[in-house]
Amino acid sequence: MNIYESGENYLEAILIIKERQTNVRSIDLAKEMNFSKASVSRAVNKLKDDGFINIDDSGYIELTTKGMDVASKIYERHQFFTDFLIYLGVDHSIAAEDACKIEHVLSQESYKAMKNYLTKAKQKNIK
Amino acid sequence: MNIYESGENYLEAILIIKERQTNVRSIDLAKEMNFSKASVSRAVNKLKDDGFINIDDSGYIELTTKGMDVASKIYERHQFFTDFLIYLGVDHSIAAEDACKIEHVLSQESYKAMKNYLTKAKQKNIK
DNA sequence: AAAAGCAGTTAGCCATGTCTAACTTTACAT
DNA sequence: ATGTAAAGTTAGACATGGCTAACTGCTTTT
Repeated sequence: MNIYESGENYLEAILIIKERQTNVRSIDLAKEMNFSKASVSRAVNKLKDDGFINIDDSGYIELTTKGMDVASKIYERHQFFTDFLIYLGVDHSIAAEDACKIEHVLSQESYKAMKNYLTKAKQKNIK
Repeated sequence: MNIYESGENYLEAILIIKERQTNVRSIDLAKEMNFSKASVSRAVNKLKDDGFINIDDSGYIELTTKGMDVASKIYERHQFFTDFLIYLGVDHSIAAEDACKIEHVLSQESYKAMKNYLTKAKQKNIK
């Protein structure tokens, strides 16, 4: 029932693929994430059993409300941590990689504090 | 041969225990980390086989140069990330918890950028 | 000296999450 | 209609890294 880092990554990838194409299939996830079809098949079926996604007769994957909550949370964090690190001078591609690593584990408190800080810091620099 | 998050945590814990007592045994690690003796026994033997620690006849654990490199790197990161989050307004205990999570995964580039930034930010606030 | 306790090890279990190989199913092209 | 390709599944393997139970061996207590 619980969602782990791996599951969060699948849900985030579904969201990302959905932004650039109409339908998301398991094979799209396999290509996006560089995993085997077998691994994706298992993971996707688990996400379905746990109520994070639905899969229609054509094999198209849709996020449920529950799945969307997780996916959008992780995606927002990903974007923010990337921005944050770039602001501190980290190279874009490294920032994105590091964001992937911390987006799952950092507490809500730290996330909020960083967000709050970055907003203010950017304002100060404008002045 | 590779060191993973788990191994890094053991090495860090050895360093931490060493700061408050003369000798470090497996049982001390088990208590510090809240793991079973069996888990620690296995992990410690693996760290020995991989050259990160030595264990003497009394069962006392010593970090090798290689082990100390890892332990001190992780410990420094732990301290820094904790400080960083506290500076942004995160509660001490949450900052320390989050530091534990990111100390293993964040790139050297981001670590340096954050360090550099924090130093400057603190200077500015003093002025 | 016997009993009890502490430290450490071994064996076997579990969960997560990847993989390859082999299979099925579906769809499309000739 | 048959052959091929693409998508998905199943089975079985592996690595990491926890766990308990049961054992050994050493030390301490009575």
